[in-house]
Amino acid sequence: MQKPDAVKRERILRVAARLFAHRPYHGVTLGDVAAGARVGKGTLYVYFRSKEALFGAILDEAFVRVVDDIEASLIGASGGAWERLEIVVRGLVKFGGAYPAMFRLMRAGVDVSGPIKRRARTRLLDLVERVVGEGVRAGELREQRADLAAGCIVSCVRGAMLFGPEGLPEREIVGHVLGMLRSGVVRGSGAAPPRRKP
Amino acid sequence: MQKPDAVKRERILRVAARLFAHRPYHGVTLGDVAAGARVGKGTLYVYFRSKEALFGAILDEAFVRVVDDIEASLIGASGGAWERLEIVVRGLVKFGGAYPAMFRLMRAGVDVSGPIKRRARTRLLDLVERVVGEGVRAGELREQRADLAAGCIVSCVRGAMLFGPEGLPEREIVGHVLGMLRSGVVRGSGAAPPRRKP
Amino acid sequence: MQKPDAVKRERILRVAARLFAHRPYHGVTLGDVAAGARVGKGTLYVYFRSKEALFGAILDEAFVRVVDDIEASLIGASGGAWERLEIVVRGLVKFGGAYPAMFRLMRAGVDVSGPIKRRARTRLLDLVERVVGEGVRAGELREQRADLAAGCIVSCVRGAMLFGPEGLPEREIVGHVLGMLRSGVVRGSGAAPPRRKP
Amino acid sequence: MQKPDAVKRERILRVAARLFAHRPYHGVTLGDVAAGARVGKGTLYVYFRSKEALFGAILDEAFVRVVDDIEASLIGASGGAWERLEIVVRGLVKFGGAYPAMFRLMRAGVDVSGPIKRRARTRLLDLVERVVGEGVRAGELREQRADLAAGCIVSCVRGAMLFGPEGLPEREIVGHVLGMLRSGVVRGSGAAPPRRKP
DNA sequence: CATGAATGAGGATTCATTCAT
DNA sequence: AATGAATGAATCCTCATTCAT
Repeated sequence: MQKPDAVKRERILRVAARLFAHRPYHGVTLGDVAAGARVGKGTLYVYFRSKEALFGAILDEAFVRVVDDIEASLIGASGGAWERLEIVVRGLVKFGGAYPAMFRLMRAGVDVSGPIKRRARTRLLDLVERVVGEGVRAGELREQRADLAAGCIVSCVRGAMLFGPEGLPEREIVGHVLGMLRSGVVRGSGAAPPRRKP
Repeated sequence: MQKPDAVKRERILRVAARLFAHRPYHGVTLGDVAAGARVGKGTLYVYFRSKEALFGAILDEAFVRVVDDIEASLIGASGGAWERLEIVVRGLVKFGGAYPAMFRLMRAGVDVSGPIKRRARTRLLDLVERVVGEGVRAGELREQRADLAAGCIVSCVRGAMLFGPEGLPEREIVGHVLGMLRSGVVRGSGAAPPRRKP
Repeated sequence: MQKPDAVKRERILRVAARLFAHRPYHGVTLGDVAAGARVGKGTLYVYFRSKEALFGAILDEAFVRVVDDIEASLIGASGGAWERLEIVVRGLVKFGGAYPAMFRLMRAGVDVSGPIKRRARTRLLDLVERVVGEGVRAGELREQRADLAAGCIVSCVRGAMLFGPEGLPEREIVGHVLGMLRSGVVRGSGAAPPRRKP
Repeated sequence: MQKPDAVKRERILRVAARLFAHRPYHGVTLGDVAAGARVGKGTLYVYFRSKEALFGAILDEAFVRVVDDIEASLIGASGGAWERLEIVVRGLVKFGGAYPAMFRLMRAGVDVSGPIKRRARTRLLDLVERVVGEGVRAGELREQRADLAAGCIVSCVRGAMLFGPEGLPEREIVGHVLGMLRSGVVRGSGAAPPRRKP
């Protein structure tokens, strides 16, 4: 008797993630997934309750990875709020590069029942919000709504990677986003707007 | 007054836009659209070649509206680059508020065959890129990659509106995004970052 | 534009009834039904909400027919309770012969959600129970539980038709069941048959 | 004590019988049976060649039991034909009460390939037919077609138990069926119960 | 023997599209 | 032009059966 094969589960997950990354939810058939993972269609149901559950698992695992990765990097970092934000952005970009699926999967569609996606997305947004919030409380960042800022920051990276020119090296994306971000949120930075409402 | 045909076409578009805004492409059936617009299913094919064409038309018309609206506002504006950027952001937020469908429809998925969406999206990104670029060339904005910046800015607004807390007044969103944006991109603004830019 | 075609609906119903009569619920595929009725599979869904609804409709219509038929015969009948019972049995047998499907469909399986079948079956059982009950109240029949008797009588006819030797003429079945019903099987017990056994 | 194998086989049969009694053939999965019997799905195939074979075994064993039980009771009984019929009816009712599955399993559907069921059912019908036939030959019962009568009698009991009011005590069912059987339903017809409970 | 992971044929159902009216 | 009945391809999912362990 065989035991549930973690390797096989992983293979299914990987194949499915790649497919979902390039086609919308309903554009991916379980036949595609099964064929891609070289398993029978029925086998998918041994590891996932339904197509939706499979999709949810992909999102969940991906988000868990980003969040875990970023949090691990944060542990070793100095306490500087800006430095921590840099780590966050770098983590997001690195992840977007390694798993191009990610940011596409994050589309705001209501593809699958809300809870699944909200939960997955929330995990990441919470992390960013926390980092921003701590920076604010520490007096290093100027920002009144950490929640709004979190959405902006993640979206910003997402926008740069999805809509920016293809093939841009990650370093450049990181640099650009940080550039925009830095002088925006660091206290004491903003000069008076040049000619604001004369 | 318009010809009855145009009215019906408009009704179909409006209903379909509302539906596509709340459900993913494949979650909307032409039956839903027909019922919502109080026309027969066959009638849809009098006005649109296919479901995909209908979806494309929605995107196109919506983007045409934002772009037209923003460009109209820009015409009367003073030449200041920042002021022009303010107009752009305000236009985006106002539009996102008036047509919540919009930003959802912009999901990065490859819901429908690429060209349609790229074309539609491009129109908006081009506008923003142009405004940023002009500002840079005029020496008022600091920004090396106007294309990247355009993606960031639009995404930023989108992120704030889609993922931020619900029911936030538009003014606050505008203020927040502009706040982040201003001191970031306006020349001469950035104070020395805590430990950066030695 | 075509209107819902009553003839087509009838054809589907007839074909499906024949199939369900010879194979159990799950042994009949909608593909079979569609092919048999020479319509597309999708067409079935124009006329019936689901397979289960189709099955329910068959039962309902069949029961409506028996019950209507029997009730019509009862109207013209003299008031004699036994005569009325004869009419009932004759109606049941005639129906079983004309629609062999009927008694098979009545299998007590829980094939489809109870309500549908119970409702359909109830209509017939109620009729029989009513006739028996009236006879008892009129003092012509002896029977304490009209409800039990109704189940017995219908089952009896069913048993005779389904399990008895094939090809037996209806007249003989009617005669036999009525014989048992009227005066039982014990010799010397029965009252003189009202107008039978000359 | 039996060998462990026999115990397991018995457990499977018992569980399966209960399931088949409440759901139609295709509504019972081997997964259900395996889970209910606390064995692996593969184990079922050690004891039964297929699902159909399992179903057939249930029917066979059940029928063997009724028939054996009734025949055992008949052995000790006096030779009176009516008394023997009473024993048959009592046996049927008792069995229907103890194994509610039975009468449900006897659905006339062609659930599984005919031979299996016909064989099983035949065993019971033959017994009843034999008893009736002997009574007729002995001049105690009046009945021209013992085969038809057998179907009627078994069906009658089945109908009373399946369609009659729930929870009716067995004694009442027996009494009712015997009442109808003995002297029919027409008032004044029936002789006093021959020798009922002297 | 026992097991349960693996399989793929098969089935109900949906829906974009066509077409007769 | 307008309609909605008709269609069948396509999809998710179930489940009896097999087989490696």
